[in-house]
Amino acid sequence: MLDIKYIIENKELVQEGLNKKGYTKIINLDDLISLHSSITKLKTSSQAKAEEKNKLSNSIKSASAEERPAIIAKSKELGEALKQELEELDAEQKKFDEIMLRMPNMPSPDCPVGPDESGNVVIRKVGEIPQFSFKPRDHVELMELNDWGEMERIAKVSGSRTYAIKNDLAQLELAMHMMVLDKLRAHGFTVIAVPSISKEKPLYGQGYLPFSRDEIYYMPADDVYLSGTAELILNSLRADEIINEAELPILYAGFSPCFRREAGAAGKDTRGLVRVHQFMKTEQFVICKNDINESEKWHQTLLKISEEVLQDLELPYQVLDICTGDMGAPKYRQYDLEAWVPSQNCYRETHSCSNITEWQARRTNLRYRDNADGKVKYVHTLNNTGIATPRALVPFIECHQNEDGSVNIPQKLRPYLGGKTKIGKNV
RNA sequence: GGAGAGUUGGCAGAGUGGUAAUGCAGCGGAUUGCUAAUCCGUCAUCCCGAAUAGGGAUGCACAGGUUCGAGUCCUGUACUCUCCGCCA
Repeated sequence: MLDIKYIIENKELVQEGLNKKGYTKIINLDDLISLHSSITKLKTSSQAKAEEKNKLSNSIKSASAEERPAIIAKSKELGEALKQELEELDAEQKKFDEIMLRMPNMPSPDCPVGPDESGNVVIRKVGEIPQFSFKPRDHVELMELNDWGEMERIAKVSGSRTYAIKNDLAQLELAMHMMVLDKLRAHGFTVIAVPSISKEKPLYGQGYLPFSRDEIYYMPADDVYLSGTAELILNSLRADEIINEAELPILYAGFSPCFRREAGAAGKDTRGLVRVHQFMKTEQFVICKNDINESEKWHQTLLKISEEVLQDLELPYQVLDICTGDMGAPKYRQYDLEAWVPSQNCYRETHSCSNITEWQARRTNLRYRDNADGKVKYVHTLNNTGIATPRALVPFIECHQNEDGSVNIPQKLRPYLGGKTKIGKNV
């Protein structure tokens, strides 16, 4: 959410931001601003009525018995008029709120400008793309060869886009999370395991609603949703609080099962572990002061941590600076990390690192008291993947495979796999 | 699932239907000076206003209702705690 005063005072800048993000058909600034001015007028006039009514009410106590009936009648009359005006105000306010909930964050002036993913910019590529002296297998073949999965059987039980993994691969998945959680803890993060069940409100707080209802599992019997990321839960964990500045920054390493309907991805990545309905994610989430230099610093730190994760996993990757048209509504700036997938001969997303500035905090009403001036301000929030599995297993087992189908385990991961240097049926 | 108790500001904590006490912390200011203390103001959102002048509206978990007037009375909902039952 944006500040309406900011929008009014910086109309041209905001319009430019809308253009860059591709929201010109969704948001009409003139409508929004005229709604706001009509709301302001209604507020002014209804408040004058409320003031008069309060004065009348307060005068009753000291009025004589003869005076009272007239005052009460007058007050009742005013009350009716006030009620009507408040209903009018409420209707206008609802229209206004609906538009404001769809108002995207403004992109950073440093963001590449582009209409869609074609406008994303590769910032750097790290690591050597593996060259195989044999014909490498794709991850599904490796799973079959090593007895690591039950992909066909589980589809009959749980439906398409689900996965069941076995033996070393199942433990490898958990090992990755353990490794990343340890790393985040060493960076000062609070490890927190959170539910995957969410009420509706946090979805608005995160900014997933009202944009993408189709993507979310909904359980009508209990009126709850399944979370697609721990970011959803962590973003609302402190909602409506006024945090003491001394507590900031708050660093969460959230772990949770995640659920996504993948409604918009029909036909994409239907084979294997890349795009499944349920997965596990360790998430980095930061709440910091309302200072763009500080949140940009944290954005870089989060990016660096996830690069370290891929380096520890010894995976070649590239860093993308996501362009204005490909960023989601909540984002001010976004970097994606993509790891190399040999079978697809391209990089595939493993991490998504975003600075949301105060856009989410305005929705969750999450503030802190700034010690410098004693003022209450909205915090900045940031999020990044720590590791998401089984997606990350795909580049991992494909890049580290040997000719016999076994998979090498990088040094940093071995402590989490009982010291194994290699996994597979033939090991 | 059943019964009961509760939810007031950043925190703590009063509040017989008639203007939300008080303490602590934070912020601003004043005063006295030995590692601090005291006093005053401020300390949630919004509106009028050029205003950092001064007014005003709203805010006691949320949503309604009764009333001239609701933190207080009534109804519903959420959450927390205690006990019982059932289950993993």
